[in-house]
Formats: sequence, structure tokens, C-alpha cells
Amino acid sequence: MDQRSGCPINLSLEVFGDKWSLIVIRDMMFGNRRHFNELLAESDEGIASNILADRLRRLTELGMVSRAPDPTHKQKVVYSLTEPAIQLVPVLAQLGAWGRRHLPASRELSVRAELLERGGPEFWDRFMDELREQHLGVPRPAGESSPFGELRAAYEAELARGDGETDDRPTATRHALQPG
Amino acid sequence: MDQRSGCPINLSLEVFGDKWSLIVIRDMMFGNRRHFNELLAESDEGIASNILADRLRRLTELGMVSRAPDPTHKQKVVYSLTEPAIQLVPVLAQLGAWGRRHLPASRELSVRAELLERGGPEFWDRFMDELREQHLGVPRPAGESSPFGELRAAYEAELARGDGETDDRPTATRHALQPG
DNA sequence: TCAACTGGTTGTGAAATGCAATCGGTTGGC
DNA sequence: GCCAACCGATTGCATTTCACAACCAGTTGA
Repeated sequence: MDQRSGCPINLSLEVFGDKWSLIVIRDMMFGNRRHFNELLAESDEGIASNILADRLRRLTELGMVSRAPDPTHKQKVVYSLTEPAIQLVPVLAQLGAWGRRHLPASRELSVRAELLERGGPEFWDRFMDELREQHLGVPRPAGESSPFGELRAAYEAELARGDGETDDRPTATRHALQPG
Repeated sequence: MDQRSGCPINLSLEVFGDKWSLIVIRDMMFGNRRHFNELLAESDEGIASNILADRLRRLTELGMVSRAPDPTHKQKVVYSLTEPAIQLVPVLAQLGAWGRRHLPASRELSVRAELLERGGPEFWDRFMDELREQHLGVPRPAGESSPFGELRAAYEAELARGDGETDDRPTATRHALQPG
């Protein structure tokens, strides 16, 4: 597929229209996973190493991810989000909000989506500032709070609240994917 | 792939993580294409008939699209968006806004994304009301304007403005996908 | 009667995916 | 120095999905 059309939605799908690219970006963004093995082993979805290598290479070529040697380990590589990828925050926020509402999302993993939705554009902006600091080395305004920390804290609090139940939403909603 | 994780973003990608599903929904939503052949032939991207048939069947099973016989033609089928799919408006708005900003989108096809972005959540809500009328038969508040018409008018005005040029954005931006 | 149109299906090859094994270099403990 | 563990991948292979072209039977309008 060379190029299908100049439609912004279509072009976005040509970049992210697969099952793994946005998962990788999500883990770098919300989990601050910057090394190959972090992305490989700590993924809830269990990405295969060749798929991960391919997506990192592809996203690097597309300018969504950059790579740099890790000073602490001669063979390690640090992957960072670029500015375009950081600006995916509103996209991922809306996608998470939609998925939380219409698909059988687990309670623990929904907390971040909920916080991101409630926070709105102001929260997204502060989060993007923090990502620019983490990934691009751009200093933030002093005293600015840490949306990344808030997201992680909310997730961990929910994890601690109860480990058994995976879904507290109505059965009809939970089974939306398997009708009949 | 049975189920990978309960993360809302992951679940959304299990539904829309391919190159065609959102294209089909986009055409139904912004182009009001409701018949198989409309989706097949008028698509800028040129979807194949078997892929379209597969996606319509899959989206129907997932509850994103519904199908009904067309009273005017015994063999015709009318496809409609369901409420969950209508609520994708904010997702598509953000995705379009991102693509317009970071990828080499054509001018004509960017107009709708721009209007959708400028309109913000209030515009999206009115647009969703109109989609509920078109696809679900839900009457709207009388006298409410037509975001669908505004989007189409803006696109057609841009089409009329000039047919030659396909991209008026800086070369550096236009070539973001093919880095040196 | 007949050509065009309806929503698809079939056949085939290419591409993506998933899984397991492997690789050469690096590090840290001893 | 030795060696096991770890590093970011790569390779090989089987399975699944995708894309494209050709084809199909029922329906319509002329």
C-alpha cells in the first residue's frame, strides 16, 4: 500500500492502523517504558520480540520514536517519544474513554482512562509537558504537578483496593463483544 | 488472539486496530454512505469488496453497525451506525486533528478535520445528535443546525476553491513520513 | 429478453503474526 | 579470568490475515 488518500484520518491509520503500534506508544507514555526488555516483558498483552523490534524500527522511521544509547550500559538503547507522538495524548485519551464506556474493560486498567477523561484538555496539556520533560529533556515550569504520578498513583491505589474482581460493570455491557 | 488485556485502549484496538474498520465508519459517518456499493466505489482509498464485506460483517457482530433491508430494493441492505459507533466522533475528531497536523494531509480533505477540531465538544455533540437522527431515527431538537451539512459544505467549498493543489503545507511537514 | 446493478463469495498469492530458538556482545558476581 | 545472566535484537517456520481480481446468483428497469 503506497498511499491511499490525503485524508487525515486515513493517514493516521496508515501510521497506527495495526494492533501493536499504539500499544507500544501507550506503554512508553503511561508506563515510561524506555528499554526493549521493559516493553517486551512487562506488556500485559505479551508482544513478541520480533513484532516489538519491527514496530520500534518502523515508528523510528516514521519519526514517532527516537533511539539513543544508554550511558549506563553499552548495549542498551533508550527509546523516547518524539513531539508528534506526545501529541497523541488527546487521541489516546478519547480512545480510552470510548473503550472504557463501550467495551469490557477491567476496573484497574480503567482508572487511568477515567482520570484522563475527567482531567480534560488542561490535564492533557500538563501531561504532555511532563512527557516533554521525560522524553525530550524540556524543563517544565517549576512547581507544576505530576499528571504522570497522578495516573500511576490512581492505578496503584485501584490495584491495592482489590485484586480479585476484574470487571465491575453490568453484564450486558461486559458482554457487548459477544452478542447473542 | 482471544483477549489480550482489559485495558480500554487495548480493547479499542482489538475492535479498530486495522486499516479499514475506521475507514468504513468514517465514510458512513461523514459521507452518509449506507449501501455496500456506496462504501465500495466512492471510497477514496479503494477498499476491496471482500474486505468491505468482511468488515461490515465483523462490525455488525461487534455491535458497531446494524443492517436492515432497503424497502426500495429487495436485494439492497441499509447499514447504520449504532450508538457506540456514533460516540466515536470525538475519537475521529482527535485522530483527524492529529493527522492534519503531523502528516501530509491534502488541503480539501483537511477542511472537515479542521472544522471538527475548531468546533470542539459542543459541535461534536450536535453532530452526534444529527447522526442519531440519520442512523437511529431519533428526532432532534427542532431548529438545531446541521453540523453534517456544515462539514459537507466546507469540504465542497474547498473543492471548488482550487482543484490542482493537493497540499499547501510546508515541505518539511509534508515529507515527515519519508525522513532523509 | 437482456444489460446493468445488488451484496456479496471464491481463488490465489502476499504479507503480517505468533512462537521458539538463537545470536554476539555486555555486565556483574565470584 | 570464568561463567551465568542479561542486552537488543534476528532467524526460521507455521498459521493467520490481507489484498486483489474474477466471479456469482438474484433483482431491477428498459
